[in-house]
Amino acid sequence: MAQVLVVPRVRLNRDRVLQAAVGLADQAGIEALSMRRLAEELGVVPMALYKHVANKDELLDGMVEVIVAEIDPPAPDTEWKAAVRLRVLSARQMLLRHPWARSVLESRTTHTPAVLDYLESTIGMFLAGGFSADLTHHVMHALGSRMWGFTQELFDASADPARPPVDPAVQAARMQAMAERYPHILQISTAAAHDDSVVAHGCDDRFEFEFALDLLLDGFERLHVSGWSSSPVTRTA
Amino acid sequence: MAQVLVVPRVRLNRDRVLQAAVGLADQAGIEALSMRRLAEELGVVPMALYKHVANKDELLDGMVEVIVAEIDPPAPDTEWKAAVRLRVLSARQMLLRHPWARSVLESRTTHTPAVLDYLESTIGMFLAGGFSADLTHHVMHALGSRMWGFTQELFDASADPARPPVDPAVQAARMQAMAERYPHILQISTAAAHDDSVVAHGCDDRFEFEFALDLLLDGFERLHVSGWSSSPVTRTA
DNA sequence: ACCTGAACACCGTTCAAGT
DNA sequence: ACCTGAACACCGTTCAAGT
Repeated sequence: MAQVLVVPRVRLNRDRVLQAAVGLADQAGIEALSMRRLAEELGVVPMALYKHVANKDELLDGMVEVIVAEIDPPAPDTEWKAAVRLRVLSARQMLLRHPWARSVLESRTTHTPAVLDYLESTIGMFLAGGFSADLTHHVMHALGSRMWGFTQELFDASADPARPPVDPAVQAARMQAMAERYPHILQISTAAAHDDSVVAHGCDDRFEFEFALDLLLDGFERLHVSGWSSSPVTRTA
Repeated sequence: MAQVLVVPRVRLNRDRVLQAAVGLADQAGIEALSMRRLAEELGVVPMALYKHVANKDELLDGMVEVIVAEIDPPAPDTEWKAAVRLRVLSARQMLLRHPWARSVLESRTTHTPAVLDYLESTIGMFLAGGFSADLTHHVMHALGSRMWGFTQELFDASADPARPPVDPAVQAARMQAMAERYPHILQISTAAAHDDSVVAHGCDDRFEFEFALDLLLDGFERLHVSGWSSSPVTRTA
């Protein structure tokens, strides 16, 4: 009759599993997320998870649902360019909160409802702005992974904190070798106004992200106002 | 004295290990590439590999070296825009030969010599075209993973061939449900001139790739001729 | 110098069993 | 209906040993 007392303090359910998985990935990294470790975190035996997610792939899909739902909803009464810009920058904020999300989003090919909702409303912004379905199609491809807030790191900005500190003399010698073999890389590394230090220091991601995003948005606008359309003739090449 | 006869038919070396790894990934997929399976393919015990690569991470770095070296060298005596365009399209050809390369290139953060050489010569094209180091810096970020030939798939073009064929009636019902819940997605899927079938059929990747690439290159050109420079004032936001 | 064998500490997932 | 325990077929990598 004391049976009720021995059930787990909180009954497991799909949402609790997904939240714990996101939390674990945030905190320990995506490579540390295993079914076994996640089960341990939830105080449960590994096989208990399989009543709530079919397998690890479905777990990852569920995690994507959770984080994509964190992206701000579309701003109402906003013209297309500002609306897309705001939305994409919101996606980027989400991505910064979940560093593992980039690789997981890229590895997933299945489209869960939250992902489809995000695509649907982003496409809707261009259509509402008067873009043809044709142009919108190509524009979505061109926007590409940038629509998820992805930014390109040319060099790894954050060195592994677990790595031993580098001797300044060694560092200087390395820079010297870089300068000889890769003069152009060194030139643009030190050129950016926001970063007068060395390659290893990384760039202002936000500036780089907005630079590329606005370049694309301006390009889309130019095509739109000029009445661009994909011509079958030029496409046979 | 017959000792020479019992050594492996072909002595293992780093290059043979890397070539076999690339071949295995090409043929069986990156998820099938394990140290154990690779060793088996080479007719050797798993631990034999560790004399030639330090660990699996270094194996992946080595594989990147092999495939990046396959990208065509820069075309001589070519103005920047055509030169960059040719190079990037060559990278894309390499990527099509090695479908696993995308995820591996994205997961790597270390820069091996072949990767640095590729960056160096691409940067050199912009500088030779008269771009400032400042603009070139941002342009390289904006080009982003497209410089490796990456294209964005909005929907998974190629369905898993191992999956059972879908009943046409089921397929039609799915399309109906899609049309109701995601009308915009359906609209742009059917709109592109080159693809009048359904979402599942995928797009003309080459057209989409060149569309986005040329949009970026045209944008770069416009900034260049207008004497663009990153202003510290606008960057404090 | 290069390869081997056995072992360790992990994986995802199955199956049959418990309550 | 939900959780458990034992087992299977894998991983990457170590260490000490062989030739």
